[in-house]
Amino acid sequence: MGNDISKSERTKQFIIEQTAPIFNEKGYAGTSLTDLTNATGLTKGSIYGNFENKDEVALAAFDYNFNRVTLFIKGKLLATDNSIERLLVYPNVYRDFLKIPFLKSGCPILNTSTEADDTHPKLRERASNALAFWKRSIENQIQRGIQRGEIKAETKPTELAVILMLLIEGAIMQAKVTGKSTELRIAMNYLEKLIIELKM
Amino acid sequence: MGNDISKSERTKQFIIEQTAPIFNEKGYAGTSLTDLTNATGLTKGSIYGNFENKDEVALAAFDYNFNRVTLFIKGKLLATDNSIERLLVYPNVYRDFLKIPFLKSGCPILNTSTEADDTHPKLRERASNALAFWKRSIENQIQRGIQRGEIKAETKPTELAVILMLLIEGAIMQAKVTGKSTELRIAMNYLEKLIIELKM
DNA sequence: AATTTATTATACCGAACGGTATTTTTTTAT
DNA sequence: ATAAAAAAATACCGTTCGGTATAATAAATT
Repeated sequence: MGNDISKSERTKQFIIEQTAPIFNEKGYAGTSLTDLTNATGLTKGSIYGNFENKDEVALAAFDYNFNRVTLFIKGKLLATDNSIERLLVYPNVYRDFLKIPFLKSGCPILNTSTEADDTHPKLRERASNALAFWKRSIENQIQRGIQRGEIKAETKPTELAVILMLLIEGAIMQAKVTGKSTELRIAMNYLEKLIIELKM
Repeated sequence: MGNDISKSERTKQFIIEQTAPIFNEKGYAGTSLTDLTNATGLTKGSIYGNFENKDEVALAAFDYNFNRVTLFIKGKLLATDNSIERLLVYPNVYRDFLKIPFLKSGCPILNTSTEADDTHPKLRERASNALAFWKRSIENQIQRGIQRGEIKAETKPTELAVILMLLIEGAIMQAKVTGKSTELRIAMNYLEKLIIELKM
């Protein structure tokens, strides 16, 4: 067959897609190889023919999960046409995160962070890098907004980026564990207010 | 021996004290019975003589961990003499949470929430209740502050309580996973500013 | 179409898992 | 001091864990 992409690459991708949600839901320690074989319909032999060990599957799954959120946000960002609107994408998206299929089981960064911080250095670093990437991206958005004269010049990009991220992560945590979205709504309303006040 | 408290009660307490930090660090799924026997120096038989199963130890450990944080905060709160100072206890305590021994491995509510939300109903509920308890406690503090004329009357107790909690939880998560306290400092400075602005 | 190569399934490994019946030891009460 | 009761240690249960040779199958190359 004239397929540019090899069979193994395809199954590798298939394994990642099928198992990524499970890792996000059950965590690294909570996900077993049996979970992986059940989710894929493949056998252990097949999985270990494509990945060196459980670690590698987990790392690939994290990358996949994070990338998925990133792409989703990026799509929403492209549909805006000024800096304030762009920042408002965050509260707007996360206000309804429970309704977004791949976010139902929570933010991959948050889930991975709290599990891996003391136990799994490699996963810990992925989560840490993901946070740094997200932060830099928001800082850049704000800086561009200031340059374009859409955001008040005295705004501190780093401070705002940090507050925005922490509010979102904290709110997701709380919404997931309580099963109620009261706090999530309060937090996203507050964040919205905060962003609108940045307008020149 | 004229000990009012039975032997079993003492060992039960001993088991909880010795294993609670491990559950907080490694999580429920990540903590094995061998971890428990190593930490206590006791055997499985002894542990199962005092607890029905691993679940019960984990639940008791969570209660212990949460209670410890609560008592610590309560101590700090009693050393203040007005509502603003009392609220400032939170940013002041959590600014240096990495230096507080039993908080080094993170906030028990946060750790338990993210692990248990999709996997362990009983633990999930404990974490959920702990959050509700904390929130109500802060709301009450603010309400009392308003009544005493120390806090602006237009302050919304629930909103502020939620924002305060989310900022703290988010900041702990980030500090733990990155190993740096930059974001923690930014968040606690912001929270401090927020609280001081409540002053009449 | 035949042969080489890559991929998947089978069957199994030792170790660790949570949990328990039974024996031994230690407390407690008499 | 002794007997009864309680607690802890021992030795073991079946199951699941992550991981791996090896055999079977499917895919790609000639």
